[in-house]
Amino acid sequence: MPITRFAPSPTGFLHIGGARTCLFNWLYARNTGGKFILRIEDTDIKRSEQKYLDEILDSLKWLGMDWDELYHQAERFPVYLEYAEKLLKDGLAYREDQAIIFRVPENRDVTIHDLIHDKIVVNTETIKDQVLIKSDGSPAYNFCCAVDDALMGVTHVIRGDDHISNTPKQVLLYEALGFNLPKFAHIPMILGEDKARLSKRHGATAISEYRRQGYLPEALVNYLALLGWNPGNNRELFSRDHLVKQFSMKRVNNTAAIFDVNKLNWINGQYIKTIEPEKLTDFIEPLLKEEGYIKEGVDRNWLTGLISLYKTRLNTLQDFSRLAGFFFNDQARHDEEAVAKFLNTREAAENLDLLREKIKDVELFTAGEIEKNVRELVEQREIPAGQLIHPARVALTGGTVSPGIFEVMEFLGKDKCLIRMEDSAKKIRTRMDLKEKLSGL
RNA sequence: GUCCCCAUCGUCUAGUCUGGUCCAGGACAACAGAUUUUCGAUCUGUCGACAGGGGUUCAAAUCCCCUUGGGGACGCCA
Repeated sequence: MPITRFAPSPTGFLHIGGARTCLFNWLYARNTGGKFILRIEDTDIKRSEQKYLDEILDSLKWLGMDWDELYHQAERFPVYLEYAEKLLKDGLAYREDQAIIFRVPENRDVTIHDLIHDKIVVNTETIKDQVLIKSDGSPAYNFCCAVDDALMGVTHVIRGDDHISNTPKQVLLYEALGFNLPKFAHIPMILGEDKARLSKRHGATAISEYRRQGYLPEALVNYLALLGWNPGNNRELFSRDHLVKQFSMKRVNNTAAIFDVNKLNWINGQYIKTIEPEKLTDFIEPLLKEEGYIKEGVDRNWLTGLISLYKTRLNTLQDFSRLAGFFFNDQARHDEEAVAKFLNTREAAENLDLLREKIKDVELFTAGEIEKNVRELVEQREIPAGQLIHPARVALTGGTVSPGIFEVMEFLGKDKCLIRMEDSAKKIRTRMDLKEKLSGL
């Protein structure tokens, strides 16, 4: 039975790269009906912190990657010591100060058979003797990694490219301890836009940050899978189950990939489009409460309808409050450019007045009824529809971009529509008066 | 510096193992047009790549070598 593992160190948050490594391990195990182990590499007691461990576990759960077994290396120090002493006894290691150090054989080629890179040959002349147990009694990384992978029966070591140089060291330890070698798969790294290793300066790297920003776990998993893997056809969107079914190590490529938030946004948007309005409201309502846009007792049907109206325009859940925030405030926040373009003439003010008068008496305040009335007005007065609609959009929404204006009116409600249009008309006139006074001086 | 990995559109990639079906396909982004109510929505379209040089071969994105470029590792961190 294939056994894979992900071995995070609780010295930082789970980041994009770690999550992708974990994903490939998890996918491989689930695809083959194997076992997936989570091993916490907390041998550095000083730097390991509970908050990081909690965060890593939370992120993994959120992404939907479950594990079959969980180990903490901090609890296994006696095991490592036992194997170090065995090497000491066999004459393959020596003591220096308090440490136990592995003697690396001289001038020997170590060949790694990698599932992704094929053969990698490294001469032992380029490898220094390896510390197994440090002077303070704690085990060193390469040693506990090799011992644990062997003891836990890990059959496939799937990890980042950056570990390639560790692998010959571990292979040497496997041999010295008489363990059978696992298969290795060194997957390509994820880089930032500047092709440098992904780090904080490239923006968000923590998985929890993406969660906070309104990305869906399925979308993030989908995107991460596509970074280095593809199904061989042109399909790019898959459910987690489909991914598990399709995944194969043979289709993992060997070139580093640059993290492209644009594509992630697109994928996330695609997922949002497929979510049922009710479900989407479940996701967005708490965010709106958090951000203070709504309180308890909001009309759920109204909100669901509004969210449906915006569904195709969202890339992240947070986009909603950014795009539709003006529905919840008393007034829209007016964009300067939009005002300069559409709310800058007495004519615009007059048109707003006309519109307001017409709409005031619409009984059934629905998009259809409103449009009917506005069309009537357009015909009666022979005003181009745009000259009513554009100023209205800015007056009501604050900007020049929105869903259909009649839908916006319906969801905004008659009262707010009337107030905002009246208010905008007033402001226009005030500005025009001032302007004329100034030019008259 | 030493060792290792990698090299197809701006980005993710298909194609490379098993050379011809590839004057290189898809997606994101960008750009253009359409939608005469806008748009970061939608539809349609356009732009855009085999790093360079040598081989091998009837034939190379595909195989080999070199150069260049990028990345990674060289901790009693993991």
